[in-house]
Amino acid sequence: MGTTRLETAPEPKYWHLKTVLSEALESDFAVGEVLPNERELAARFGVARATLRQALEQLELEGRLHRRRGVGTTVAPPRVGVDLDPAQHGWPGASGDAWQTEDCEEAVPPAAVARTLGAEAGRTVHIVHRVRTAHGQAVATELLYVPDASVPGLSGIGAGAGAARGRAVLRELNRLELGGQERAVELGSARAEDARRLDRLPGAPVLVVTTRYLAGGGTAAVAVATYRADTCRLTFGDTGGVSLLAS
Amino acid sequence: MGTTRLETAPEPKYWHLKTVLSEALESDFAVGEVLPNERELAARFGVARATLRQALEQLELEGRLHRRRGVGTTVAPPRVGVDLDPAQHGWPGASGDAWQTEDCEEAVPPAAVARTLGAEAGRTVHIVHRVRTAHGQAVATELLYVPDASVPGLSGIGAGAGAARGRAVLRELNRLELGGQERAVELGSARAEDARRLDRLPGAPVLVVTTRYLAGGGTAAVAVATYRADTCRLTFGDTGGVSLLAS
DNA sequence: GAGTGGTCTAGACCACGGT
DNA sequence: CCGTGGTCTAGACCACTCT
Repeated sequence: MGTTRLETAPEPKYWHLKTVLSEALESDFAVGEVLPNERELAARFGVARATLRQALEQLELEGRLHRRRGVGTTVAPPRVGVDLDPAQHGWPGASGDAWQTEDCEEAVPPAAVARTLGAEAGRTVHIVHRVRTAHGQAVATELLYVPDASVPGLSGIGAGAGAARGRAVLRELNRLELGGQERAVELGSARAEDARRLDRLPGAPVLVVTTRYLAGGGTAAVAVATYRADTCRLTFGDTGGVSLLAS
Repeated sequence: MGTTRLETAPEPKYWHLKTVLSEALESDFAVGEVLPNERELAARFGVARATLRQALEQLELEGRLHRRRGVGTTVAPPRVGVDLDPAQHGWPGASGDAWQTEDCEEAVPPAAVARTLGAEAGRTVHIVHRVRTAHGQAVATELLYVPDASVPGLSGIGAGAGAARGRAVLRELNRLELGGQERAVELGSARAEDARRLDRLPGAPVLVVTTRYLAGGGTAAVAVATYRADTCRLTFGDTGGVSLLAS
């Protein structure tokens, strides 16, 4: 039959809600302002709380809202841009990078990392834990996997752990000549420990940046950095000589 | 009181479920294999369907599962790596890039884009629609915003729309000398139209790549590309001369 | 039409932050 | 302690795909 279906698509309630809320956020709320609680909002829009939450979740995913248990829902500030090239393609831990070394352990890396390192499975590596802060807030955690072979000078110092040990590993690593790096960005969900450090709940959406550091024809180290997806925009200062400050 | 709380944290059911399912996926299922349906899985684990779905959602977010309405839930293949520098820092539409021009219109850009372009609000620009495919599947859509000033040669041809028009805009744009580019990656949710093109539901998680093309001291064009977050890993071939094929 | 995942409801209880 | 968001339940109905 020739029945033309125009706009048959029934828009889900939560989708429509999200749009309405989104517009309200722009016109009626200031950054940092607290929204009415979920039960009241749901009642006001005549939907179940679960439906309202679906809309709020989307807005939080987009970095528009900030929800904290026991506190409430607030309007989020614009995402902060964090540059992935703060050290100009240098080694991690080069002077002036944005990371703070927190800990170091020796352990067996995950299979995927071991594969990238080209190391035998089951072999331990140095794992340096670092945290990156911006505007006084933790925005990323990182695990840097360094095989013994990449830090030969460390063997004389003996085993150990802690931040001091981590800095020693980075120092040794910086002695190598960096042959280049490869990077990948993908979506992930925060592991329990990362979530804790980033002040988020486990499973929170994060941008996972995997960096492979090359030296001497092989992979000298692998970094897996976990950025808060709700508050971060990853930027790549790729200007080819043109100043970022122009315009 | 000196009561030490060891492991007091009650792990949410969906989080535990996710872990269990994740391990099952690795050991008992092959890529492409269909899982039991949600009602059966929920019954098997003794949880409500909503709780099970929370676990499945996480796994889908991580690219481990693929869910399609009317079909079922399957084990997803590993994410495909899509390089963000296929054209070696060239203009969009340079020969050999991975994009297919689909359409072109003249319209007022969103406020955020207009600001980046440094154009007056309310002024129309050319908007070229493109799609990127990899392994026979659409992985990204793009809107390329090009002010009239960046394609002076176009004015003689007259207005128009469609793919041919889009290619003409790109051709003119390629005449300019590229002064550099800036990029940012952030998490977003698919607009209805993008979702349709990417064969996803509206609101699906996407990686939004914003590129600013610089020329003549200003912004010549802005591209907003939307990549499927579930199936894509964005890679940056940043090897500093070392071949990617080594090792 | 049968079977799938997607949406929605109306409740309940829990964990956490501030008072 | 109260109020917040986070988890969970047991249902219902809808939209879609495939046969």
